[in-house]
Amino acid sequence: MKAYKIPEATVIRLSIYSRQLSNLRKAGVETVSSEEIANSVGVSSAQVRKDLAYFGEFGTRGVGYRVNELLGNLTNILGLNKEWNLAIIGAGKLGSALALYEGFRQRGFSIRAILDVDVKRIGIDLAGVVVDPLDKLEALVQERDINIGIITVPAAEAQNITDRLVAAGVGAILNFSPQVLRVPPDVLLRNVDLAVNLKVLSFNLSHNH
Amino acid sequence: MKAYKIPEATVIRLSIYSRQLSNLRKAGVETVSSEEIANSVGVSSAQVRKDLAYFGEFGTRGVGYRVNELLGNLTNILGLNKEWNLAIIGAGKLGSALALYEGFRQRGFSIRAILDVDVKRIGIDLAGVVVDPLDKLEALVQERDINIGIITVPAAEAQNITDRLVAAGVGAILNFSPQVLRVPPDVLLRNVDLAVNLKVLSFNLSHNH
DNA sequence: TAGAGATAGTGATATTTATAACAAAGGGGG
DNA sequence: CCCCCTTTGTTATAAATATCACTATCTCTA
Repeated sequence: MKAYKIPEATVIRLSIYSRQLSNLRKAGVETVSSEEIANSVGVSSAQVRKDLAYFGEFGTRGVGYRVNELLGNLTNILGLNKEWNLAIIGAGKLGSALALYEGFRQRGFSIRAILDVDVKRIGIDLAGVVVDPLDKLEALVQERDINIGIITVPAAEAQNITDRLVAAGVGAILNFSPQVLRVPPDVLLRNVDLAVNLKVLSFNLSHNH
Repeated sequence: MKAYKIPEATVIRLSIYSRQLSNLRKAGVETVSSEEIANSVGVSSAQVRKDLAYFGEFGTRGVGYRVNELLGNLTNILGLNKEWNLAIIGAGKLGSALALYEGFRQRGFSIRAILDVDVKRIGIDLAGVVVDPLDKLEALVQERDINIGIITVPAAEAQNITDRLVAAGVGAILNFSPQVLRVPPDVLLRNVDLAVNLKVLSFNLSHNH
């Protein structure tokens, strides 16, 4: 089922196109050109067409793309037709913020479990999900069919939690801790290092200004 | 002061090297090879040397790099020797989480202002910074010499806030809203779309598994 | 002090990714 | 029903980025 080799940059852009198309649909727009999509996200129209071309032909020459249809195709391509079950490990400030973030639910991501070691946090209700003790990690991953683990624990614990998530069978991990994590090759990993983003801005402010 | 053209991927990796070196220094390690750095962050040693080579020669052949010295150089390269003043716009869950995030302060990023429209949030103290009303944005940017604005407001307001930040004189914006923002060419912009990260995982889970 | 072993720095090469340009094809008007 | 206009899909080209292989040079030991 491997779709040859798709550049990661392409996948990221497809995600953004899908977000924009979703907005266009809400606005009642029926047809859109690659040029218009391109302008709305700040890339070239050739880039848009090239990205789509990896997966097939979705438009009509001389006309453009039907918003609804293209959005449907992108939804399938991105795997957003399925429902993904998430567990958040770490119910601190960041974990709680993510648990309450609307943007996840809206796009088929269902937060099914939130875990923490701190007894003061266990039992708290976050958008309908009750914080469970960390001990129950393995049991909950299995019971609630968790596909993706989100790590928002301190760096020192991140690898240990990762190992437990992997052993329990999650297929992917989204890591918010500032820690390089090791996972087996069949487990997907993405890192969101909040400080790295600021460092990159710092670099560019220092050099281009 | 432009340092020719440095790939963004290089800058991101340098940020990560600096984090690892910081850990090594804490652990009392004095010398490290490109191979060891590479292994610890999951890239090739040639990549590490190439990234550093953009900026000069920092090592000793046959020996490696002195941890403390290389970290100092990376700190300068990344502009982390200066203190950057941040303003967070939007004191909701995400904004609050970022305001309380230790990782920023530790690396020379100083949160100097937090703003919100919601009267219920104004006056709250977040790690020593009191939430101010949004009206005061322009005044605070100037008074507190804000360099970087962090946007954690709903998508619908994000462009408006951006325009105000730019007009008030910030040099860079870190955008957490799921909204493509327009900025003048001399203002730096980085986007952190939390949902996009999950979408990329969704894509890869769907296609490579 | 010479030689062995290790590791940085670098130029050449390969690969990946983006850009540009154009041919193919659909729709609407006359 | 045909031709013109538009916009896609695609091929060719260019640019950016990463990998590889090699040379230079340092330290340590005998």
